[in-house]
Amino acid sequence: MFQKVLIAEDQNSIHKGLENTLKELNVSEIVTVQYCDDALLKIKASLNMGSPFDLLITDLSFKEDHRDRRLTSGEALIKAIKPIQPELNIIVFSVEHRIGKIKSLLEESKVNAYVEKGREESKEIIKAIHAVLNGEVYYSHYLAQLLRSTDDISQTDKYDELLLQLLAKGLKRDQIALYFEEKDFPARSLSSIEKRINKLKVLFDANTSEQLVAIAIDRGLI
Amino acid sequence: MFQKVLIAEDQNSIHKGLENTLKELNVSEIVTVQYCDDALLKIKASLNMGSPFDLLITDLSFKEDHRDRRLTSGEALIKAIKPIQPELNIIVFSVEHRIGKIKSLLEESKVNAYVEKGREESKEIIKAIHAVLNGEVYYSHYLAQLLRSTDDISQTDKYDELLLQLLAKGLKRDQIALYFEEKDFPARSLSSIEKRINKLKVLFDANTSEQLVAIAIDRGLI
DNA sequence: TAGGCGTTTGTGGTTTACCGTAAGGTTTAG
DNA sequence: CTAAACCTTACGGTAAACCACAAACGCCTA
Repeated sequence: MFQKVLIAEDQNSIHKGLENTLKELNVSEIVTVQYCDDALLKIKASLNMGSPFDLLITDLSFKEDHRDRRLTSGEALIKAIKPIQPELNIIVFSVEHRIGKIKSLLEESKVNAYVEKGREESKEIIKAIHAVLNGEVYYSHYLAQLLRSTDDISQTDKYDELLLQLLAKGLKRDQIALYFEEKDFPARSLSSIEKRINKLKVLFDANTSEQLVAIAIDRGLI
Repeated sequence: MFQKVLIAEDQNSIHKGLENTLKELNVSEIVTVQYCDDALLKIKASLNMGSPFDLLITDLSFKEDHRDRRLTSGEALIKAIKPIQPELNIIVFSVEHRIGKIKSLLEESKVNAYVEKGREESKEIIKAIHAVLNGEVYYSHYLAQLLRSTDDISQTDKYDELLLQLLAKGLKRDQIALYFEEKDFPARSLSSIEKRINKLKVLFDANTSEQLVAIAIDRGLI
């Protein structure tokens, strides 16, 4: 079993629950922090002292408050950790259900497990820990299903994503064309932009571009 | 102190935390459910048996799963309880940060307290419980501030909210006009709709209606 | 009752978005 | 190498959105 586990999570009701769960699994040292910056400090310190953590369980979203923060999200934390302790096992524990976010997290950041907060979260965490111990990648059945079902939609590639972002940022069609021209992208003409937007509207079954943006946000593509 | 408390919350890591907190406050009977429907059943049963709950702590959002549900949210649960046990004390415990939602909850449903999930949630819950015991309404300092600060923005009234929702749902300007006409709303002409949208764009500093929808979603107005 | 004020509505003109079509270019398969 | 298929772009007509102005209406006050 893991010896030294760090929990980064700002909801303190969850701390006790997670700590209990980990204690039952015979984890000897559990450290809990409420801020990403603190998590990074703890990881650095432990590494310097020669007793590094072997598992991080982290939330993705951390609430703002009075404190200034350098790292404002679990994603930023994970990226900051990689160059320092790349072999650290990471379990993401979040309510995030937007497939786009989760997918890029699993693909880009190579986290070891994703557990969605919900009714079975305690059991899921235990399953995830055991899977990670065995060197496997774990995500819940529900999520696995969802990831598969959106394979087709993720044709929605980087260009489309950018396009939707620019729309949501208030650029008009011709401004987007200019932007694409500056960046030397393919399909940078006004006509192409229009065609792309049209394709997206069909794909997402949107009547108007306003609805398209709404759907994109809802699905977490932006 | 309250004798019999019901917790409706689907995240089971939070159960233990809340239960610990309540035990420390000498609550003798704590019942926990993961579904709104179960909460309603428990409340009815306790009432029939002559030992009603005197406090409900409930989340607002409950995840979907395989089970069929009649009540799908904390709001629905609260509304369902009112005719049955109107004097029941209710503390809402949620991550919901959208002011509109919280405001209407506090005003319409007359809940006794609103505690936002976050770093200080355990302390906040305790404060809320004591306040409710004293017959006071409680919501966190942070929230109180927010409610005040959005008094001006909440000119963005029901109409504007609906307007934004319809935009996000993919209705065109003239379709919105028709909709408003059916519902016999004031300012239902196409011209007025346009003027309203324009006002909203100025208010939210949006260049396009796409951005307007994005901002509205981001701020939780929709 | 008349006048002032604000809101709602109508109108016309300009801009932007929408949509089909076709020309030019590139990749792919035979 | 050629033809087909595809992508990109340009163009033109129609629809929708945008914008400014003015008329109509309701409400309040003098």
